[in-house]
Amino acid sequence: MERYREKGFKLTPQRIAIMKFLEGNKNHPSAEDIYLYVRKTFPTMSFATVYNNLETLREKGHISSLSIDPERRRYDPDTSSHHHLICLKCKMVVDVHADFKVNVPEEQNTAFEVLGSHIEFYGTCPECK
Amino acid sequence: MERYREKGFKLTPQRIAIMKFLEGNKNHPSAEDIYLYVRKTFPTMSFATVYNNLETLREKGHISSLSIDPERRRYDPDTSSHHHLICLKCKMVVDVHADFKVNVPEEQNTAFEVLGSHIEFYGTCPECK
DNA sequence: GTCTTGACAAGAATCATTCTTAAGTGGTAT
DNA sequence: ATACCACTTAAGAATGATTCTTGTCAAGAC
Repeated sequence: MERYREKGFKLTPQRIAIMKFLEGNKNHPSAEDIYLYVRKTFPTMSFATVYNNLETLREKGHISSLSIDPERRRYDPDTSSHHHLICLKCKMVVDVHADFKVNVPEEQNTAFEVLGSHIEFYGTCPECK
Repeated sequence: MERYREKGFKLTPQRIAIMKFLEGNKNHPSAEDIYLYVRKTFPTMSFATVYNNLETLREKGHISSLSIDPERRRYDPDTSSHHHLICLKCKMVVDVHADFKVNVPEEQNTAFEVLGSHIEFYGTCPECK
């Protein structure tokens, strides 16, 4: 946790609570999920504070934001390159850790500089079947 | 075009204009792009009509909507399974037609019924480099 | 011709996210 | 310990994409 101390990054209680909630969290929560949880400890916390902190954490590379769910943004404390499996019904998201060798075919790669890729698998989860 | 005639699907001038704009369109336009274009021909057209039609066309399987751009939904007349390459700077989207053999590893596929997958490549386009 | 169904325009409503403002606070330098 | 300053916070307003509502209209079914 100490590794988070750096210039322009203050460890406020609100921020620590958000980080704690996210740490090791595999549920890919939305801003609202985070807000509802952290508000239990900090009843005066504002929604904007959640967004501010998420954006700051993302900038610093501590978390990443996912566009998997078209309805709302989701946040993932796992910043390593991995993929996702999403249930079309309940929208639950499961990590897929595997190193797929995918590359844009040369003839279609029109001078694009490819920096990364993300695979989204979609289907139906066991509960929704 | 005649193939679109079916029960509960009326070919109104507005709808035809939207379909014409989308047909063969490789730019993955947003609802606003479509609205701005079609309004040239139908100045009284409302934004809601664009959304209504896009949703209807999507339901009928004539177009698909993409969540690639976190800012706004984009629409694609190409409903065949393909992937996308997106420029992180200007947000332009290019189709990637290739059949990648990707599968969720057995040990992680916890009884999930996988129906499909979509690969998103991201990077910098020639213009933005 | 009348009925039914789907489509239209216009604008209000919704909802996630961002912005604004004023007041507060952590961490560094003093 | 104190003071300062950049970063944070809370609160609410603002934004912007999308959806919903309402009243009207048109096409095809009967």
